[in-house]
Amino acid sequence: MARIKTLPHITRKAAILHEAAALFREKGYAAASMRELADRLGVEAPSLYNHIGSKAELLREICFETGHYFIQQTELIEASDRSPLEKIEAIIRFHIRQMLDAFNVVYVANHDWKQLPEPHLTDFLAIRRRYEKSIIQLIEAGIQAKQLRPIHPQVAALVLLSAVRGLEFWQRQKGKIPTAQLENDMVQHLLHGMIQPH
Amino acid sequence: MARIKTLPHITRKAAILHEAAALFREKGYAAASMRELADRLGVEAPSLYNHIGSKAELLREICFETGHYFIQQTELIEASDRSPLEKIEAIIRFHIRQMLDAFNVVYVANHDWKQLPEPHLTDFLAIRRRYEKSIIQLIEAGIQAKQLRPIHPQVAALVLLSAVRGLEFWQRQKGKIPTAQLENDMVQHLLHGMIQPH
DNA sequence: TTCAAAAACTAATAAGTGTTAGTTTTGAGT
DNA sequence: ACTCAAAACTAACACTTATTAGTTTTTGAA
Repeated sequence: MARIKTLPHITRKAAILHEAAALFREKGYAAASMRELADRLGVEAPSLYNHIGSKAELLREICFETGHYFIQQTELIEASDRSPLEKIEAIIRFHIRQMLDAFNVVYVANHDWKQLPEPHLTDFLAIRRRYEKSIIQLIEAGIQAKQLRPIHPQVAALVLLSAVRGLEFWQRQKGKIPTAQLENDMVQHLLHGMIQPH
Repeated sequence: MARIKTLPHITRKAAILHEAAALFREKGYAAASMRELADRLGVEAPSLYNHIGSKAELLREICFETGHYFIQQTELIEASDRSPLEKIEAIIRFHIRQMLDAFNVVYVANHDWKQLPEPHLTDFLAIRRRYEKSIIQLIEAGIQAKQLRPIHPQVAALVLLSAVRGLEFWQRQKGKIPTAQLENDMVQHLLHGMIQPH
């Protein structure tokens, strides 16, 4: 009868969430079972329910914790005293670092949000759209300020967000290129593609 | 006792595959059930097995048909008489058109390949890597020919492929921007980001 | 109209799902 | 060492899953 191991000041629920993110990332939410999650924590499946409400709750917390953090950081950057281009760069760099540092949760949020039960699905999509919209507006401001070429803001935002999200495929070659260089290369590629030459 | 409707010269298996791609795209492979698939075809679930071998077979055919087509077209472009940069552009344009025209199957292949049972998972990953590698080599050739800035080829390939793949989010606003313009905007953004200015 | 093949049906199975109820064990603070 | 809440356990339930077997219906050609 082994307990779920945690460090001090880390609740068992947090430990479950942590392992759930890893499992969901590996197998996908729908294909992952509570029994396997319990196994990896060294425990029987029903024991989990002393700490969590449901499987869906795990997904919900993963998605919304991630979503809210992205919104929060983006708003911080938006409110800062920088040019549109600098703000876009800051958001891209934040996003890249999240992809690398909080890989599991970001991956699950990006991949399995479709499995959220209503009304959370609608709520999550609202967060997503808000995030996208804030980037589109920054791009529009950049065009207005003649920092950016007159590109289509929605297309550019799609390129930025998708390219960064693609770092989910980077994991397997993590370490081959220093993180800082990876970040710089991506930022250069993405920004150079929109910058107004002078 | 309604039959699965097909046009002449379209087998019932093809009709099932077509609907399966749509269903898997909407719900995800693991979360989609054979009963629901049958429902959408106006038939009971066991009837499907007169035409297909298993649920896994559906996923397998979707993934590999898509994968092989991408490999084939890429090889055609590679073998053509063009500069590295022109080849990269051609591949990007092909990829964009596939994302828009064969949305369901490409989406499923991109999303649910993890659910492939071995040995097909390994085979599929091999196809994927081959595709990525051919793009990386084109980028390297482009740098050598001084058409491209001396960027990191793997990072650039990641940016290209991920950005294009991100068109899976474009579906909801399909039609708002003409396809040709969308394609041009994306190509410009992605290529301008790597081109050597002169 | 008959006949065979194609394609549907119903019934059932075995395995796996998330989850609840009730009980026992564990471990930290007195 | 004792106590009690926290956290584990076992057993079970109600469903859903993909799939098989066996049977009936449909369809198109002779």
